Amino acid sequence: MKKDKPKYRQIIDAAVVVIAENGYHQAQVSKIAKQAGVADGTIYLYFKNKEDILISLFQDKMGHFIERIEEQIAGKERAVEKLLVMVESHFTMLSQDRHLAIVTQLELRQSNKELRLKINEVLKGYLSLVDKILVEGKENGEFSGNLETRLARQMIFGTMDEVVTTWVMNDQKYDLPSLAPSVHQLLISGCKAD
Amino acid sequence: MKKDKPKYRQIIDAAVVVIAENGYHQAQVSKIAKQAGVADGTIYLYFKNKEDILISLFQDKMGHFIERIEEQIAGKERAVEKLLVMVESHFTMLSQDRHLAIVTQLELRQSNKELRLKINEVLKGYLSLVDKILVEGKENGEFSGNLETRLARQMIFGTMDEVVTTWVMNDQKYDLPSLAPSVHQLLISGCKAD
Amino acid sequence: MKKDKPKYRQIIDAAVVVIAENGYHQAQVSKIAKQAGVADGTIYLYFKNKEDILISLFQDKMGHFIERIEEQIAGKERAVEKLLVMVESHFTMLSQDRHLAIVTQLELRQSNKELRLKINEVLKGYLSLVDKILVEGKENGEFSGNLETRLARQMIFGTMDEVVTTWVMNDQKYDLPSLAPSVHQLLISGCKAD
Amino acid sequence: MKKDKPKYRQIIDAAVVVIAENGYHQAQVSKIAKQAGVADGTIYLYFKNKEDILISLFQDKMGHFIERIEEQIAGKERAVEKLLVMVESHFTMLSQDRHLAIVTQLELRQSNKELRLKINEVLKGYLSLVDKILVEGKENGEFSGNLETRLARQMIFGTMDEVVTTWVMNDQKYDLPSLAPSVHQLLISGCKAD
DNA sequence: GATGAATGAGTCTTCATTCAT
DNA sequence: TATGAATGAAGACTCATTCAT
Repeated sequence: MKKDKPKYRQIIDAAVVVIAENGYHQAQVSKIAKQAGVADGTIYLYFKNKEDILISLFQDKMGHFIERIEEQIAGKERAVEKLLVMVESHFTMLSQDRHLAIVTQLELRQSNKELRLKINEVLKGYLSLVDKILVEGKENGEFSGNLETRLARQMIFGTMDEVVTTWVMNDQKYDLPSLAPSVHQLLISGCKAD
Repeated sequence: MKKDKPKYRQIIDAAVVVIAENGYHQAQVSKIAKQAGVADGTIYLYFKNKEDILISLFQDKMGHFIERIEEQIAGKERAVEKLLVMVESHFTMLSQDRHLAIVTQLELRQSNKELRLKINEVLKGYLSLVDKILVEGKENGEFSGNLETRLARQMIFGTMDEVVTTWVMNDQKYDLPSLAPSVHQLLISGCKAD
Repeated sequence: MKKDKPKYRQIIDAAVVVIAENGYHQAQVSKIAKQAGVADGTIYLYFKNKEDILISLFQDKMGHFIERIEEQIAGKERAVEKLLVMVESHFTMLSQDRHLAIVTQLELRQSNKELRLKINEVLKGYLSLVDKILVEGKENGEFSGNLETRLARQMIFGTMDEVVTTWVMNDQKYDLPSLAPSVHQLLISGCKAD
Repeated sequence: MKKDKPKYRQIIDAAVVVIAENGYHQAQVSKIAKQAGVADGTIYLYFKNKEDILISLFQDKMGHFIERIEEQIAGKERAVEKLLVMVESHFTMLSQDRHLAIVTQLELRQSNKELRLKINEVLKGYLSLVDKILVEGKENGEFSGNLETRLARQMIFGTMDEVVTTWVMNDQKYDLPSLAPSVHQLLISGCKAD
């Protein structure tokens, strides 16, 4: 399996650094190769093309991201608590990897429609996690029975995304995780109300 | 004033169509010129360069957008009502101009950081409008006194943006304006609660 | 006759200024029109095309140049004296019109081969003047009978040209006419010797 | 070292041919690449940009030119002899490379001021060589002690340049090297006198 | 005669990808 | 496996000239 070989990860990690430091449009394959310490041609032994690097990067990082959140949530019983843990983890993980935050919030969005559709595929895993929490909350009475899951999920995801993007655009100069409780409060109010 | 000449608008409108139909990266100046019915060189009598077309496009359309929302809001007294009108207008206007929706939600986000910074400048006008409603709502007791304006604004903007983007990505195949009441409900619940 | 109308000269004089101040490749027709105080299209009522402006400029200025030298020479009897007057006039006239000096020594040489051939046509008048002096000098024994007129003329013209060009390239910061006697001395030594 | 690779010379030599045959303004990079038998992009592996090709061309050819003249001169003892060798070599080398003669005498002079300034830098090497011969000649009594080195150098260089340019403009249809003795005679007469 | 808005041809450079070694 | 030299397609912008008014 190619994904287990050390150069595979070397290249992915190099891509995150290069994109974060140079921007999406200045992240040439040759720069990524140099940062990874391999020849340009070597990239193509591990990835089909440049787009494949970016998708793999997103899958890899976001997969890990979701796994971690699922682990954290596992121990909690109530939907409200789970949502808090999710917001906290989301904010904490991104604030701990400044390069990744820049890449996911700003740079990767400059990619073309096709790539963004594939990124959305990856995000679906995250979105179903949110959906699962919402359904659970509705079932056990924490959230309003009338709550429209899809819209609520869009509110939750849209709000977190906007908060993180604003933070990145402000050069990450304030503490993101400490915003989690307030954001959580806003979100569950929306979900609880009729 | 160049902006008042008919060709100025012709070119802007042509740019919206070309970008929506071909995507940001396939929107060559020559295509825009052809769509506008003018020669390539004529573009440069009205715009400094390609980027200037895109910024002008955003300023023009978004300026109009904000003006319309301000007009609609003017007649309302309560913050809650104003928010409803805003969400309704936002959704209605974008669903009435499918090309513009594609351009603002998907294509223009592929622009480089510099252009996006200028786009953000334009958006600040919209964000202050939201802020004004929130402050008003807090003052007259409609919203919780503890509500953090900045976070609430990010929730409102992030939620609307996510809802519209999802709708565009689903090829605008359901009715967007009819989602306004539910979205509004979600948002004000968040704002009302303590 | 177009050449006698005031706008004809206005445009020529404007061209000298614009080329001297902006360089040959930055001397657009629209800039010349603006400097001349006429519309772009008006240029084409007086000149066939841009090249025609430049040729006319050279003919006009250089024609005047040669006429003046011929007048000055007329009063002199000896070839050696005539040569001195020529070098002095040449240097003096160019040092009195700094713009023209820049245009003839530096900028107009950037023109394409075709234009330069036409410029050479104009210069032939000057060269025959030199030839006439040389033949005269040989006939009356001032210069060596073996002197090859063509080469001597190339030495005279090449030397004067190089001296003026060096002066222009050094931003005209020393006094050019005062070099005339030494240059003259060098040239007649070459002509006198066997 | 890039300059030692065969493609570097291939491209330079191709540039000389293309410029000589098509003229400076019709010497597109793609034409040079085709003549060199490489892809357009390959040019940019060896040169920073188009201007860099032209500067390198001049440095390379003129560097070689000066070296050859220095070698030839080395064996001579008297300044007068050295000057003869210089004129002979200058004329001979250019008459042996008709393309190069066209490029240096006509085409490269159409370049913009910036490029010509860099060309002048290269020429300084040649000019100091002339100066060295002149100083030597003055010291050992071959030339007049009053000779102004700068003016004499301008005469020598200006005369040779004018003679060669006239020859090129006349389509190189007479024998240039055979003019060397006469030109040399003219020049040393100027230097010896007074 | 005079205007100036409109035209449209023409070119340097980048960079993802390949393939001989 | 790994290399890296070579490839070649693709697009924004300028400016001399025209022509309807």
